[in-house]
Amino acid sequence: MPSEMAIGDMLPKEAVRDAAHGGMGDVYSKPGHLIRRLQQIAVAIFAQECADHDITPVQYAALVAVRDNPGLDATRIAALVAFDRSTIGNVLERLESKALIERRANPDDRRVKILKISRRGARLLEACEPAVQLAQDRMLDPLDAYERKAFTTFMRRIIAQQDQTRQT
Amino acid sequence: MPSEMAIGDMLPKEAVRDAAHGGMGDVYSKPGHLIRRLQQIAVAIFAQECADHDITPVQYAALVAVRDNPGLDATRIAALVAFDRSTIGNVLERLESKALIERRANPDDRRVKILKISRRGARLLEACEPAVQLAQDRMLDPLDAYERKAFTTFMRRIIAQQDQTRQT
DNA sequence: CGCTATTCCTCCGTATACTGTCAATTCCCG
DNA sequence: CGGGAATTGACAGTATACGGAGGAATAGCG
Repeated sequence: MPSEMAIGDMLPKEAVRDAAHGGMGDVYSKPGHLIRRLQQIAVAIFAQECADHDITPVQYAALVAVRDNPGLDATRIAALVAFDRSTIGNVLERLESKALIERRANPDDRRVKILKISRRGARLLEACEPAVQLAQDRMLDPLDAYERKAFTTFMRRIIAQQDQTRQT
Repeated sequence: MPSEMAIGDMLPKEAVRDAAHGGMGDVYSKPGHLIRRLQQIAVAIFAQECADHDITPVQYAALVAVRDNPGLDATRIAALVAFDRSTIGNVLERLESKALIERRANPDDRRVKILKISRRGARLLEACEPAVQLAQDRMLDPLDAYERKAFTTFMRRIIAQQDQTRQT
């Protein structure tokens, strides 16, 4: 298999790892690195589980947000799922091109484009629900129930503080 | 301030959040979402702290790896910091264009390009070391010492399992 | 009512990230 | 030694990310 090679297929820890750097200033142990790896793993697991549905984690989150809050505009959907305003545009465009959502101009405020999930989008969400749940479970699989709870709490706390700090 | 607006500046939790969806299937509580937020926060904090040094988290990690393992090629550096082989190329290109590393052909194996940090690169790493450390600390700031340890352990365990699973 | 501030979307530029592909090489086994 | 397998770096294509600029439109205040 000369092509399908992912990150970990090339000696993730072997020899070289502990060849240099003397212990402390270890980049590979720093939170930043660990968090990046975590995100990498989360995306990979999601992609695996949802391979049949042709949807990404980001698209899934946006689609759910649109479904659960029909009539909102792009900026507010972005805020809900914590996307950048620049990013949400492309995401919604892809969702629209796959006919999963509909974008209509708002007659009352012509700056705004109202968002609504399509029947196709709703069906897709229902269809991939089990896969998504499985993916979420797999991400925290190495942790037991108690640890999962703690881990989630920690993440939430970090996020809450950040949201708060950034408040105007 | 019409431009400098980040994600959280637009009602991260207000009104709309709890408008719909009845509690359980909450996308915003799923590990995948929390992990993505975490990564987002980690990158933002790193960028803030290292703003003066014009370097990204990824570039920093790659640069440290090159410094600590001189003479390695791109593929092996990628493995060390868990980058994709496709990604590492661009990262190294940027580092080289900033004169932080040097890339030379290997006479013994003409497929390979040997990597070495430049004096400028080494200086930069030393210069931004405090900022990087501060950034790492800030990421886990909302957790106390015990929680930080637990959190890190959890992340490590998830990553270890993934590395193991993916093993050939 | 008019003018300024704000809001919303879009586009550009840059940086990650991963899949798949390809050419040049080198390796290795028969 | 010869040829298929494997490796390396590069590139194309797609998707996320984020800052910043800009135009269209609305809101709000005097």
